[in-house]
Amino acid sequence: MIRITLPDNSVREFPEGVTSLEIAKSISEGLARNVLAAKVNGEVWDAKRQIQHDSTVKLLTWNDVDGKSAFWHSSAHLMAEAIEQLFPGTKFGIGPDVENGFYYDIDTGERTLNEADLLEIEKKMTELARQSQTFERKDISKDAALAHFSEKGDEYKLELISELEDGTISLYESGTFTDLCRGPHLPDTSFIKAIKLTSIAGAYWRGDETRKQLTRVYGITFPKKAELDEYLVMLEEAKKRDHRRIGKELELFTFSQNVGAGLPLWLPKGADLRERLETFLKKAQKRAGYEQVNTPHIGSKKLYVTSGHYEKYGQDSFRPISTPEEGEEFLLKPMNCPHHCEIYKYKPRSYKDLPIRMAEFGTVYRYEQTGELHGLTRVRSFTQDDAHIFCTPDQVKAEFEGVIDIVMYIFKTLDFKDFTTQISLRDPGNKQKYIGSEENWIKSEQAIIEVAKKRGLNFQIEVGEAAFYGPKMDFMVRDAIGRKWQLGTIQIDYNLPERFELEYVGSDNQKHRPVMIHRAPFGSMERFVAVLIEHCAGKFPLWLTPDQCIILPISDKYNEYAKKVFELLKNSDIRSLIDERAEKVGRKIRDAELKRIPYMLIVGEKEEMEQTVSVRRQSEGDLGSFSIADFSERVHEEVRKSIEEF
RNA sequence: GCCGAUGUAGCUCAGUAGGUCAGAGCAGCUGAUUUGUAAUCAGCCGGUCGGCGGUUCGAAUCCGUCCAUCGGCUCCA
Repeated sequence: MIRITLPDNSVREFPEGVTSLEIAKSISEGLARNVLAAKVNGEVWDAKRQIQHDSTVKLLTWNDVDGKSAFWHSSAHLMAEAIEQLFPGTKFGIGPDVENGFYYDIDTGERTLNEADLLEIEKKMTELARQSQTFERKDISKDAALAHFSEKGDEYKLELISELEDGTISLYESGTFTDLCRGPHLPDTSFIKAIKLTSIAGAYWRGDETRKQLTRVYGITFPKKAELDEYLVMLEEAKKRDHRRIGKELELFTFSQNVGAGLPLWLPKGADLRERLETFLKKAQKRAGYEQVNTPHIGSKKLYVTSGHYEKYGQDSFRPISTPEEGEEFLLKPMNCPHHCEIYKYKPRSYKDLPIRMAEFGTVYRYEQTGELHGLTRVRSFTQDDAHIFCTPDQVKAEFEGVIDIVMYIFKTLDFKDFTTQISLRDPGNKQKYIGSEENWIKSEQAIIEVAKKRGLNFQIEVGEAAFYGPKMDFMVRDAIGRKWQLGTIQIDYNLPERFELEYVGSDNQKHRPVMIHRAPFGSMERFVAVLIEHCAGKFPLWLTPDQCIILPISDKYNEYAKKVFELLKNSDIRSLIDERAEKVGRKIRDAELKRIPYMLIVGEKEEMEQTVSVRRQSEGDLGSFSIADFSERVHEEVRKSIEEF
């Protein structure tokens, strides 16, 4: 007998070779029907794998992340089996589970898949799922595995196997399909009740652009049909938050093919919103000791040769522009830092001047690949809320922390709770990608990690994601459909000061090199506004929204009174509109609701008599009658509450 | 840049075995209505059916190409 410890710390005895499924059965039949896999001593196993020694076991169901993972991973196998049957000769790459479902990268040779094929595959999968095919694990030697897949002619699997260490390799067999796989899998395919193949895309083998592009088929499956329906409804709902859609509805921004792809045009209301965000940040930065500067949209190519950006990105950028007579070359500036370095250099600096915090809402231009352009989140012209801090080496940590304060202040004010912090370090195996000395890299990477720990940030480290000149800390937020976008960024840079030969005179009367911190708490105004729109579904906080209230006269008899209300609100700095159309008030309310205007002020005979307004809050409803002074106070109070001083 | 898809009025969309197929709703304009918490009624205006080529007696519809957009991949200073 072996001793099995369950999550509630109870211990039960079972015969050697017991399976998690059998353990589940001993608890309840219902549980046994829902067990997808099990965590045995911290490792996820098949529910039918035999346990030989004393272990701790946690049974995994659809409610566990690992349970879903096994479910979707098995679904990927099921899809592969269906594809192999429908399209014999298909070669298989990798087929993992992902956050929302799974995919399989396949090579269909000459034949390409289209959406009609997806339906066929779905049908086949459903058929195979109903056969309750089991997933049989087979542990074989590396040579045997190589032999199996070379017989099949599957070069992708062979490549994967050849990179594995010698020893046992596990294969899983379900129906007619056998895959190289670590597992674990569902007890059988009958668990998979609802199947939806969502999209088809090209994906480079092993993520390498220089290698063959395979066909990636994405799908998602569920144990119940109702859950699939629910998921599809949720996707529809998420689409309603899409900033591209809301931006159009609320007339915030647009694009024009005549201007060019990826070049956003900010409409009056969008520009208004954006300006308010800028003012908000400028105020905080002023308190934090930043000074605003302004620099041109172009700069001599030499500037970027000096900075190293030209060598790194010159070929992938907009081509240089040049003066007609001399042919002197200029670049549309892809970043602001070289300009700021020149501002630093315009006079000698003393250690007493440092840190210098130089801020600019600088518009930059980058050639983004056509396939990458995406609404306001990925554009070719955007405005960074940029600043560069020039400081002494021993000021780096404090300055870095000061920037974190600003980022946290912004996130708190705008109610961004769900963000992740990512620390990007260089790839030690690929050092030629980076510039700068070994010593400085080590120093700055350590500094970032130390500060992150000190601030208690819940961060994750990404190796190889650093900028070419230094490591960075990024703040990521998800959009409506779950994609992660980088917003704020803080980067330590020992390199540009070197290249631009920046100096300051120390207390020792010797020349020293400052350190630069690049930072942008919003990241870019475009991307930030995009994510903000999706975050609040267009219902901006009162302090930020372009129009705070709209006055709705019951009929045009009350337009005069509406104008009076409008003037009074204007005098107390409240942004309002009047809807003077000859429409019924129900119609005016509907339109104002759709425009997400926070307050609707209905005025008619009663209000004019009493010199009041009838207040309706967007998406909440009628709040009753207010004097204009009381309403103004309410608005100001709400603004005060939602935006604290930095 | 690569893979797959889409592109019809300002917006949302209908219309393709090629032939009164250029349509609807909303928006806009005009008029009527004078309205009490999510759509008043009527009339009118509006499109070289993404651009350019081709096939055909005839193309929104078929083919080619380019552009843009959407979902991914790669990239992201």
